[in-house]
Amino acid sequence: MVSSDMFEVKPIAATSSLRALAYDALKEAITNMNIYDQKEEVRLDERKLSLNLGVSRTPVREALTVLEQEGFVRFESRRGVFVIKKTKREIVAMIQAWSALESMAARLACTRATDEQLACLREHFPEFYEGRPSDHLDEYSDANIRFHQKIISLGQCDVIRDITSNLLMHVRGIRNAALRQGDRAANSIKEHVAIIQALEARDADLSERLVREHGLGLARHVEIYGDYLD
Amino acid sequence: MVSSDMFEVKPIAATSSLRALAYDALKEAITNMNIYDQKEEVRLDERKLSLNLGVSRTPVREALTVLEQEGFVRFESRRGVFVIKKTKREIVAMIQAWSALESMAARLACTRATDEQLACLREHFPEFYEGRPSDHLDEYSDANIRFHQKIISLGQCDVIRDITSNLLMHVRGIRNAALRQGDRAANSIKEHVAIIQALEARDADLSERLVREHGLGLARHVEIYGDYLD
DNA sequence: TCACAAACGTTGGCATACCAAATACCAGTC
DNA sequence: GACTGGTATTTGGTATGCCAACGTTTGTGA
Repeated sequence: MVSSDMFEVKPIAATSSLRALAYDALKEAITNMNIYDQKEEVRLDERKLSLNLGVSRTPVREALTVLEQEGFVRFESRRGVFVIKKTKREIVAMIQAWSALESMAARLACTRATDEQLACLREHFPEFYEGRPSDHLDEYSDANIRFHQKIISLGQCDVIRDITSNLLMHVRGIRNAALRQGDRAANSIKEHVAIIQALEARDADLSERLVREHGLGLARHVEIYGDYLD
Repeated sequence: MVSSDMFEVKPIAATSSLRALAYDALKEAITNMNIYDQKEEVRLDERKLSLNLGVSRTPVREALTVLEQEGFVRFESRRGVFVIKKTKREIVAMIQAWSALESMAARLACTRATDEQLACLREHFPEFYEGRPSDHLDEYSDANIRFHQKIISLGQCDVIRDITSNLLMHVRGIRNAALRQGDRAANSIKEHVAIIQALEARDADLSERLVREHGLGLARHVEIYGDYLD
């Protein structure tokens, strides 16, 4: 008889809960809309949401509760649920926290990552070394995000990965916008190259410093040019 | 006619929602019980909880949802809600993330904190300089926590404050236990003194490094001596 | 005695109903 | 016409009921 091991079946998707589905849908919608284009605050109507999603209010509310805890929405008692617009000050604070965590991840990566993993870092981002990034900024924006996520994953610290992943959701739009201001893209590439070199040399102090300064540079940039946020 | 401005009324207590009350009660109960003493997993029964708290299941579930997102409990579909016991690996990861954030806070404090605030740091923790801490470890444990929270607040970064505040809830017990192992208390004090001096000298690089190494030292300690966690 | 399955109770997931606070709307008064 | 007070409606907060999945117990046949 043929072994059933031949059958590679996924654990039936375990049809995730409606709450999880509602959460995904809402988070998607919130992060995709550009909140900072809207002049006035966006209010979410629980009943309309549950109607549109085709589920009852209960899972929608539970999803909104999670989103509140993550800082995406705000419950105002008896008034409604509002999508939060972060202030410039809050964005800067998030980037600073991000920098702290990513620089620690870089430090950890110096002792934890294998040579193959570090090499992979360079191989996966060839666009850093050729051509003018200002020509394909969209592509570069994505690669930029991936680069930072890769460093964080090399640190092999789940807590850092989880926290930064949430911070990224908030900051993604701003990060991309900043790339388009001034000469940041070209500058950014140089710094990335230096970071890769430091990691490959397994110089923990240098790697940490370069990652931190790269991040804090973005924070300063937002501090100066981010007035459109408020 | 007498102006109604004479009436100085406070804006009413605004009794928080049942959900918030349930959240507080549950978090209090979870952090106070010592999870790591229990041999087997602790299961929470929604119905019993709502009965004990005197409210319906709805606000209890919403509170539990938040606690799940914070990493305190785990929902198992159709099986129950369980209090999460962190593994040693996870505790170490949390301490590493903590170290990253607190060291960044120290760096920020060097430029942001006033002289008065820094002086306050030294004044508020006189116990660091006199007597043998091993004689009053409970007191010292509290002072220890306050010391680190104070540094973080001096960094004036709300995101760092919020994230670490949550991490602290998870790590508090471990941190206190570690103080009692070996000669860590005395050692810890020396490091605290060095940190205060670096902050007062407004040496950002040194402050960051000392805070980081202090934290990572705890992480290594748990790594080595924390086998009772698993 | 044991394997196994059918029945039952338990428990979380979800839907729905109700309530009270907040707001919008309207009538009456000066 | 502006303002006050009351009423209707909207909307989030909470309670409750139903259901399907899981665990346990009990019953049954070999």
